[in-house]
Amino acid sequence: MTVRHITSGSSAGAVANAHRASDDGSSRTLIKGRQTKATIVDAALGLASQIGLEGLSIGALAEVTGMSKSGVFAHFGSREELQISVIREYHDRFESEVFYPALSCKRGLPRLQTLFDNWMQRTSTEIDSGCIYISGAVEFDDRPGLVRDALASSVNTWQNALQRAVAQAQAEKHLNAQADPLQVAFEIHGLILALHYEARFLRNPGAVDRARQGFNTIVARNQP
Amino acid sequence: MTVRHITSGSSAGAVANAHRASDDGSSRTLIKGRQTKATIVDAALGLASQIGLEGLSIGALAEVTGMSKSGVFAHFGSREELQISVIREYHDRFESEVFYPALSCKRGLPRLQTLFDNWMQRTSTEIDSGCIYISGAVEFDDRPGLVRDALASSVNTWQNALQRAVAQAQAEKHLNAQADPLQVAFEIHGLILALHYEARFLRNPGAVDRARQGFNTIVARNQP
DNA sequence: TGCAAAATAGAACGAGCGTTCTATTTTTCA
DNA sequence: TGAAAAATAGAACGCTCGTTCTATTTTGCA
Repeated sequence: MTVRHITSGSSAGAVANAHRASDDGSSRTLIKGRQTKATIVDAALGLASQIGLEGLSIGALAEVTGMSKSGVFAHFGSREELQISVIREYHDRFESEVFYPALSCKRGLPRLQTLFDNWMQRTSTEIDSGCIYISGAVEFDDRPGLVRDALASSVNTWQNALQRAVAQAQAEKHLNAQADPLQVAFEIHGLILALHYEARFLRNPGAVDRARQGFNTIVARNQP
Repeated sequence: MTVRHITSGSSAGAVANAHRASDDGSSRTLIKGRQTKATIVDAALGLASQIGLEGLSIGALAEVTGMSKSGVFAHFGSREELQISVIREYHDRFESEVFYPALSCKRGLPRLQTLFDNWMQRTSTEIDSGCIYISGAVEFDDRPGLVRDALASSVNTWQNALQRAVAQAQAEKHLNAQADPLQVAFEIHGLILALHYEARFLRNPGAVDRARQGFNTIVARNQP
C-alpha cells in the first residue's frame, strides 16, 4: 500500500518567522529552543482546545509553562504566529490520530468507517478538549487573515481526504456509484458537528449513538 | 388553531437587574430609556452576530450607538446582563422568523418542511450575520454561568419545538411512526450546522442545496 | 575551556477592557 | 411649570493584553 500523506503535497511554504524566532525543521540537532517551543505549542493547544484560539493569551501560556511572557513570545514573534503554530500542531495530530490509522484498513467502506469512528472519538471522548476545526471556524469566519487561511487550508485538506474515501468506497462497489461523494461527505460532516454540539455544549450523553446511527443510515441508504 | 408559544410557559423569572438598570416589560408607558435600550440591544445583536458574544465590548457598542460607555453600561449593570439581553432578543427574533410563520402551515410534514426552510434561510442567506446559537455554543461550552444557561435554555426550547414538529408529522401519518423523533431532529440539526460551517466559514455556495437535499433524503427515508 | 549565539527574564509601553463614581442633562408626571 | 426621577456623560480605577526593549543566563560548538 502506498502511504499517501493527507496533505496534497503543497508544503505551504515555511513562512520565515519575522523576528529571531527559531525556524522550523531545517537543522538536525534538536537544540534547546526547539524543545521549549514544542512544549509551549503543546500547552497552547491544550489551552486553545478549551477556550478557543482567540482566547489564547501569551500571559496565560507563560504561567502554564512557568516561563516569562517575553520568553514565550520570542519563540513566535507574534500572537498570530502562535495561533498558526497551534493549528499546524492540531493538523499533525489529527492526521496521525484520525487519518493514518485508517490507512491500515482496507480501501473502501472499512476505511471510511474507521475514519468516521476515529473522527467521532476525537470529537466526543476527549470531551474536555474541543475540536479547533470547529471552534476555529466560528471564531474566524468573519476574521480574514493568516490564521483563518491556515485553518481553512487544514480543513479543506481533511475534507478532501474524506471525500476521497467515499469515492473509493464507490470504486470498490461498497457504495452505490450514483451517490455524490460531496453530498455524502457533507452529511457526515453534519453528523460530527451535531455530535460536537450536543456532547460538548448540551452535555447530551446519547449524542455518540445518534451520530453512529446517522452514519449507519447513510451507508445503508447508499448500498449498491 | 391554538397558537402555542415556542417557550414551554416558564417565563424564566425576570431576574431583577442589579443596578438602576431599567426593568423589563412591566410599565406601560414607553419611556425614553426603554427605547434606547432596545436600540443598544439591536446594535449589540448585530455586533455579536459578527464577532460573537464574547467579542462584544461595551466600548465598541458605545461607539456604534454614539453614546458614552457608562451610558450604555447603565442599561445593563454588567456585561453578562448585556449578553443575556442579546440572547433574549435573538430568541424572540428566531421565534418570530422561524417558528411562528410555520404555524400557518398545516400540522405535520408541511409545517416541518417550513420550519426547516425558515431555519435554513436564517442560517445561510443572512450570510454576514451568524447564528449565535451556533457561535455561542462554541464560545460557552466550557464557560459555566448565566450566559451559558440562557443560551442552553433557548436552544433546548427550540430543539423541543423541532422534535414536536417531527412527532406531529408522524401522528399525521406523514412520516413513519417507527422513526425516533430525537434521531431525526439530531440529523436535521447536523444539516443546519454543516450548512452554517460550509457557507459561513468555507464560503461554499453549494451548501444550501446540500442541506436541502439532505433534508429531502431524511423525509424520503422515513416515508410511511 | 572559552566565546559567540541563542534563549530567557524582567520591566515598561500604550491600548482596551469592565466597572465605579460623580456631575449634568433630559424626561416624566403631579 | 417645577420638582423628583431617570438617563446620560465624563473621568478615573485596576486589570490584562500584545509587544518592545535591554539585560542576563544558558547553550552549542570550535
